[in-house]
Amino acid sequence: MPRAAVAEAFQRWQTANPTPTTELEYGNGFQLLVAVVLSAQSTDKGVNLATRRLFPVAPDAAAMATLGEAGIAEHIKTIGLYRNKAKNVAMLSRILLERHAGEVPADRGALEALPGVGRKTANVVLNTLFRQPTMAVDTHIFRVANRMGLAPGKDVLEVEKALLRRVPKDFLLDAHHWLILHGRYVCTARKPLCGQCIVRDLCEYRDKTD
DNA sequence: ATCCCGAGGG
DNA sequence: CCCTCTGGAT
Repeated sequence: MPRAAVAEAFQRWQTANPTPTTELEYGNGFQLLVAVVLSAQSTDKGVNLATRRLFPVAPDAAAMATLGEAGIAEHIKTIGLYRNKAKNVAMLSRILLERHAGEVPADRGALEALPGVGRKTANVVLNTLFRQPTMAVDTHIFRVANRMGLAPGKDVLEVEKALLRRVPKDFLLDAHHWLILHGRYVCTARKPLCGQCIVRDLCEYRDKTD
């Protein structure tokens, strides 16, 4: 896809949705971090159902550490991978208390040192919470970037670099959320809704059927 | 490369 | 039934 088409696509997404953000529900930075950790291979909708039970009981790192792995697991059993996630959230809460006064660090290295936090989760937290121009490449963005020809790559790190290279600076801060929402509601995995896509004429895929 | 792992959609 | 969902650790 030509550079001008990339810019045009983001221009349209911005016009349609000037201030995009996450659909995860959270009341503070700690809750956003936990919600993103829980969102691995799960829908935001499902995560929100679980955190509506979990966060009233454990709104911060101290309360979460006190609740502990077993208590956390009880509240999030409806999400996939819940045993690993309960273990990670319990440990991560303890580490935040010990090393960061219970606060979420605005630092990639410190974030990725937390259990259950890899490059993608760190990128989401840095962007959503601290407004840094990172590009977290998840299943949606990997698919959209490759399918449209927006920023092709064989793995998520390649797509991340390609996006950082190709997305105009003015759109970089919000690009992550536009791409997520586009992938979730329009450029879906199974049957993309090309009929209601506002960037269809710029897309290398259009309504092919794979 | 494999495991983790529930809910919703087709 | 199979596929997908804002992945990470081993």
